[in-house]
Amino acid sequence: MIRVMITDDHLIIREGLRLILETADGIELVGEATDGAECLQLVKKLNPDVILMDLQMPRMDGITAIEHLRKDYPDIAIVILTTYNEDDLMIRGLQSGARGYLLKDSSRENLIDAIQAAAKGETLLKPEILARVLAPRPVAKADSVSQTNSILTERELEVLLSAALGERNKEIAYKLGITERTVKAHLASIYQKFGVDSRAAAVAVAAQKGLLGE
Amino acid sequence: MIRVMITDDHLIIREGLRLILETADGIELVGEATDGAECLQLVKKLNPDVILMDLQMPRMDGITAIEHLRKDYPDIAIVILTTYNEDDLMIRGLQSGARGYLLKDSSRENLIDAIQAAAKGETLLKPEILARVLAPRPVAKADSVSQTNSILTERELEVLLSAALGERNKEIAYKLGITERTVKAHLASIYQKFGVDSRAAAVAVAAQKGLLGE
DNA sequence: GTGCATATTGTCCAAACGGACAATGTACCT
DNA sequence: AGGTACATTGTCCGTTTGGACAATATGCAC
Repeated sequence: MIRVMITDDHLIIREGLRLILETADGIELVGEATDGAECLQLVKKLNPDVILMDLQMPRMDGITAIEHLRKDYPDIAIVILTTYNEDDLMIRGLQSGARGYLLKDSSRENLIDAIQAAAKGETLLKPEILARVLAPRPVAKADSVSQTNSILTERELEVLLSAALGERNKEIAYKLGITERTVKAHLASIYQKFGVDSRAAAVAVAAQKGLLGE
Repeated sequence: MIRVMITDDHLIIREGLRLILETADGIELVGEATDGAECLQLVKKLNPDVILMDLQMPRMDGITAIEHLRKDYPDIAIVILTTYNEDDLMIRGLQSGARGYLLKDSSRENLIDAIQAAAKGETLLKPEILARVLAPRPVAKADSVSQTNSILTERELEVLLSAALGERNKEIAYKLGITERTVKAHLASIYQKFGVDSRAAAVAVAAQKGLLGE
């Protein structure tokens, strides 16, 4: 039984989906949310396998919700609910970790197929969408927390170099003659400047920037 | 009844596929070819709905055959038969107009699913492939890596590359379709081979070895 | 058949990590 | 004097990680 949750701000859409899903074998509709924020609140309680996610919603949009979900609940498959003229948003959704997309005027059969594929960990793509994601995209830049000049201080660089050697915070602290707490502070600052949230990713960025000496 | 045609130069592959397809409901195996040129000759007579296409073949390779088929028989769905270390070729095949791909060691279920999806005009993609075609940069995991470059297995390399992106074990597990425990196993193996004991150090070693796309 | 490599998954647990709130002191510039 | 950047340290807490013991299955080589 695939546990499905709907997140869409349009009542009509929700009702339509409910009607279809309630008569489908192997699919159980466990709940609905009307925007991204509510979705995040409910997801823990409802424990869905698949979330059907609208993109344009009040309060918190779908892309943001997907990013949160991917981080906190990576096992949940997210299927984007979209329309024909939302292609760009949809691509961004897929890049954010969604496992599929569904046109809002999909046939009943397509709907079921997409949900079942998502639950299996697969993604069902229409040829035109496939062509689109394969096309050379202009896709700008990371809209995340990347500032213009993200240069590390000397101290931060020292910490990062040590971290790249696989040293624990405790070891780094001892070596630099400071406390572990301070090491953490420097790391946190590095993460922010690099737009990451783990030392492994920070080391990779440092390597890419040539900070680790080639 | 979905009319399926096989194009592959390996007898074993053809026989294996035949065995599976002949016992599948709704699928009819209408013929086989051993290379791209033969495929083009036979396709008119056999009139298949779906063609399973190998990429590396004598006389005429799969990519070329796909391009011809796209032009002359746009209604025929082409599913690429591929292996794990043919990713680059596979992407090119998709760009040439193939509607799906299949690992040669796919399970029976996956095989049937992919064929049925292709016949419906859809494409079934694994999350890791989706991530790949969505990747902002052309990933350079060359097929030479497996022999020349690394003592790591293909799988271990996949895990390591994901770890270098800052992904959690949970996320990596999701992306590769395995459990978190298995991700840990691969990481442990990587650590042992690299002589380290943390993912940050492993990423640094990987960077030094040039395993991360430069 | 017997190994060997590889891939997969399991549980338990201590240590490490990263975020959320912080505050304090120093040095430099305007 | 006020502002800014940097370095430093504190606690609390949930999450993540890696090690320690594993076992099973598959495919390949000999």
